[in-house]
Amino acid sequence: MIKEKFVQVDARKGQVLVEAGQKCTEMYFIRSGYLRVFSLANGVETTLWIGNSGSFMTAISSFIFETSNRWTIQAITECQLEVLGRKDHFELLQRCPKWMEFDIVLLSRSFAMLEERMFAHLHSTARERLDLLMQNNPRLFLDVPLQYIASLLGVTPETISRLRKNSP
Amino acid sequence: MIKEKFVQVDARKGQVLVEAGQKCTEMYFIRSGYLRVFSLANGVETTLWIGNSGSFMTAISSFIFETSNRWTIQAITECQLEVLGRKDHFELLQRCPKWMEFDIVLLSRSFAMLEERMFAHLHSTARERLDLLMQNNPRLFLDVPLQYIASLLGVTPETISRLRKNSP
DNA sequence: AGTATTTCTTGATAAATATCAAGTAGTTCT
DNA sequence: AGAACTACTTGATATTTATCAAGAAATACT
Repeated sequence: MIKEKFVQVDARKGQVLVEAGQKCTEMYFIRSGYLRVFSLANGVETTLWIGNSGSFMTAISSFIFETSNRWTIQAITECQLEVLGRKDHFELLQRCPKWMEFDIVLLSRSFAMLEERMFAHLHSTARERLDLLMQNNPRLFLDVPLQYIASLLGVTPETISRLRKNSP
Repeated sequence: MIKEKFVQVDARKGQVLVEAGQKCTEMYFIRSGYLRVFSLANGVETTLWIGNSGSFMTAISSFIFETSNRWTIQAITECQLEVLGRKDHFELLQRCPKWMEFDIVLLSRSFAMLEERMFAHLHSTARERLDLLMQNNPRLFLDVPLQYIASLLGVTPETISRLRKNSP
């Protein structure tokens, strides 16, 4: 029942799936490839998330509350996606207890992960955050441009470049 | 039905409600006062959240998944709280669709708020973050020690002190 | 009210990171 | 393969923020 609601879609490298300013009416499950979520701040694109296979991504506020959206969702590489529309999501929530349960687990886990990331920013240095990311997700550095990773870590590409060079 | 599950409890200033290392089995609704959530990092207490009246607070990961908990939850001031136990929460989720719906909204809203905060850390300066907080929550600066606010913003108390002085 | 304790401010200095600029390497496209 | 573009690195310098230390102010305690 859940599976039926998902539609398989491919995205080209660079393709924009959700435009900033519009409403986000879909959530994405990434079967393969990388998506990023970014927004313009002081004239610079700041990347908030990079997701790869196995992740769910959406602009949650817009998706749930139908508010207009500040985030752009873009494919960094070619992607195979499973797409779930907003209406189908809410239908599933009502009709399918398993989906409801899953949604709460997904939200809770996502929140806890983001909390950890926030916490890291409150007390650790750029170097520490970089080391941790390289350790947890070395593939990322091979697969996506450094500038996006820099942005994700809240530093400039130059800084990453230097930190990487003077690594212990 | 929902209301019956909440138990009214008072907390003294400084009282620890949830200890780091143990499981968090309760969620709190703050009727009055301030709670903070913090954890030790490199020998320093880093405050991740400060909540005041109208907020829900818990150590979500531990509360939902019964994992052991890294956060300490402490009353910064005297507090009037409404407490909901883990078992009651899950009972409500099953029996009371309204609570389920509310929980999803609460989680989504919390996630979106945290996303905004994370985003601010990725692109804005300490001064910008401070100005925003002073604008959105001026009461905070009157009610809780500066050191906690500093930690929340990811800077030292000295920096806040100086920024505040040289404000435009 | 007066002492003890905690919190806040200020100064001097150091460390981390950003910015700007230029060059090198890598990729994409035809 | 070669041109055009994008991504990465390095250097010089500036800015931001942290650290350490000491004193001032505020608050709590009896």
